[in-house]
Amino acid sequence: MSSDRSDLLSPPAQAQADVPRCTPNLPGFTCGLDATLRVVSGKWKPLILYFLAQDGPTRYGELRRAVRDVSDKVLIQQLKELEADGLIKRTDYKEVPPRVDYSLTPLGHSLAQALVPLCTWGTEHMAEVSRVFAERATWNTKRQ
Amino acid sequence: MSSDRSDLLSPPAQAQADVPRCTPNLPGFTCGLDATLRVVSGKWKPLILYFLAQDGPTRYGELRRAVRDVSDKVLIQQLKELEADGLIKRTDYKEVPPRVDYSLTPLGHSLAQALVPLCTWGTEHMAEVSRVFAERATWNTKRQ
DNA sequence: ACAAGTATGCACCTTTTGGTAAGTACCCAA
DNA sequence: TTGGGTACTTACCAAAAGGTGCATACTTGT
Repeated sequence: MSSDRSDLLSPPAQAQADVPRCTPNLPGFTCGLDATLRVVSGKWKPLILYFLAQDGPTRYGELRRAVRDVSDKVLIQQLKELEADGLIKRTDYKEVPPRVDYSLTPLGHSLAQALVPLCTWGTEHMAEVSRVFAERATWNTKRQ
Repeated sequence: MSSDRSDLLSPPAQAQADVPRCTPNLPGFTCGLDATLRVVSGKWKPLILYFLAQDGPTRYGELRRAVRDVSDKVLIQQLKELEADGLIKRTDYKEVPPRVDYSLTPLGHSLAQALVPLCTWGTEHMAEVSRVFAERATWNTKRQ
């Protein structure tokens, strides 16, 4: 009597080998992707990292204007977290109208590199994404 | 005089050319990265996409157990959004103990590919990330 | 003298997000 | 008959995240 349940568990399920396995290594993270997400989640963090990677050291005000729609409070907050996580470096020039700039650390730079494909994906599929969001919007206004 | 303020605006600032410019194309998105983020933000979405890319079509319950710590409500919710955004496909087998599975669409698959570097980054730098988080934790408990 | 720009800090509030616990309808195994 | 598994749904709540507006202290431009 078939106590063999191998047919109920996922059958070999020819995995698409085009994506490498992401296995857990350290306690506290389910996998590498999880670890990354802990560090980049924050509405503006990826944008900040990417901007710094493109433009090099940037003053606070310039960053503020580049990352559109962010508020001071949140921008500062995310910059502090990125700094605490070792991804960016804050340089205070101790000048008298304050002057500060932010730049990527090597770690931050490597992360920004990893963001490149996401950026590319978004650029390539922006039309699709845009369409879907438009539909959702009309939907919501109709139901509201 | 000197109404020329080109020295006050960011000077050529030799950009690190190792990261491609991410320029806005469509209204509503500041850039490609922004577009991507709209679609993958959600605590578990990248994990779901990556899991499906690794393991192929997966039943709800299996996914639930794979994405550790997610609640039913949120998992379902994120699956619905991913489906609405055209990244995954839900298949209902209409069987009587319900049977449903989720798989990536081509679009979802391409996005999962773009997540690979993030996953790799996390795996490679997990030690650093872990350290930083541990420090933050002791900090918080001390101050609490 | 006054407004504007510099990089923040803080109090307060709203929105968004996520979690808990219960329920559903049906089946199978003990 | 009880308990567990399937794939959800719903109502309610807590926490996290983000936004607004005001304040600072000093300078430069008008």
